[in-house]
Amino acid sequence: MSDTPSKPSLRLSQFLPYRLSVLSNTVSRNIADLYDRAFGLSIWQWRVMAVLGENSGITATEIGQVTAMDKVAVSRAVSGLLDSGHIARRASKEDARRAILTLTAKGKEVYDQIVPIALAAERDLVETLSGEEQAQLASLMEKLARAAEPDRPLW
Amino acid sequence: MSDTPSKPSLRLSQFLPYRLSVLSNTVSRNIADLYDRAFGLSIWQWRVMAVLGENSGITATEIGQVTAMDKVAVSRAVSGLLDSGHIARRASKEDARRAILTLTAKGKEVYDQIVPIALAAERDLVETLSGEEQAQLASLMEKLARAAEPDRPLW
DNA sequence: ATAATATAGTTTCATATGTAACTAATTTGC
DNA sequence: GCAAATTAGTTACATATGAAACTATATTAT
Repeated sequence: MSDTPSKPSLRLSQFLPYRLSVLSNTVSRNIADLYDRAFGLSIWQWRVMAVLGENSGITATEIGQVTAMDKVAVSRAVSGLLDSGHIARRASKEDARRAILTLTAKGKEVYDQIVPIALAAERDLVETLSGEEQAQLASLMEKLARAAEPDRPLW
Repeated sequence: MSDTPSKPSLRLSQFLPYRLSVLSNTVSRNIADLYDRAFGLSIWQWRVMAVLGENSGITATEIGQVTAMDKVAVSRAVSGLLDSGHIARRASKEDARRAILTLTAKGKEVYDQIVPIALAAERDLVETLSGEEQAQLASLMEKLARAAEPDRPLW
């Protein structure tokens, strides 16, 4: 008698896209809670501030490119941060469509406070990994990111 | 003169929670598109079907535990799948609060068609990794998941 | 036996998010 | 130099999501 061709089977709990999604949602929820409780910031608002902290005086569009946020998400985050006084906006002299964004003094202060918190949260996450494992992780994620989005910009 | 104590710095693009989130969203969006275009299923509906395909005759609460979905999300996915005829529901004899869920013939058919598609999508994602790298990835994600949610059930 | 509590699942409501339409400014093609 | 096409950013609308309230059943304690 012939072999039954074994049907390809799917074990959800071992399915990479599923595991990635559950892991990422858990991590994001933890971190979002942290930012929200301590400073009333959404994760999107924090990302905008993080980019401005690294690289002040850029535009909403540039922030979108760096953070992989779409322009509506950036616009909303920016609007909230303007209201709360964490960032300031002025029109570009060369191109009146563009708005140059910068952290305010208050924004810088908050930024300086959050950075160590964010880094500590990351450390909590990876501290059980050896240095070699951490390097592997970074490399594997880079490869996956490239496979998932072939025309992704390198960083 | 004394050294300036180097301020801990954050490079968003190297920040693990951020990278995880962007990667996971990209992968999920790709896959959700796949399910939606081919079968009109949301990712949540597909997860419910995937669990029922592995383990038929369980309840909504059990599905929630297995899939890390909250009960509202399960309820909504179930409701859509009942409407579309992919699953069936009957009350439990022992406990009338519980509803036993199963794939219908139509649901089984769709399940059998999606499984290879899902596995192919996963293969596309990991095919650039060596077997050893794939094993490392699984192990690293398991460790991260445990760090992110210490009381997580083992699988 | 019955009142209080807990559980399964649904519905409601408030908020978040994505897509598309829109406004204003700039650049391009002729 | 000006109409057509692009680009930056916002607004509007439709849908998705999460928290809390709710309904119905089951369990526990007295």
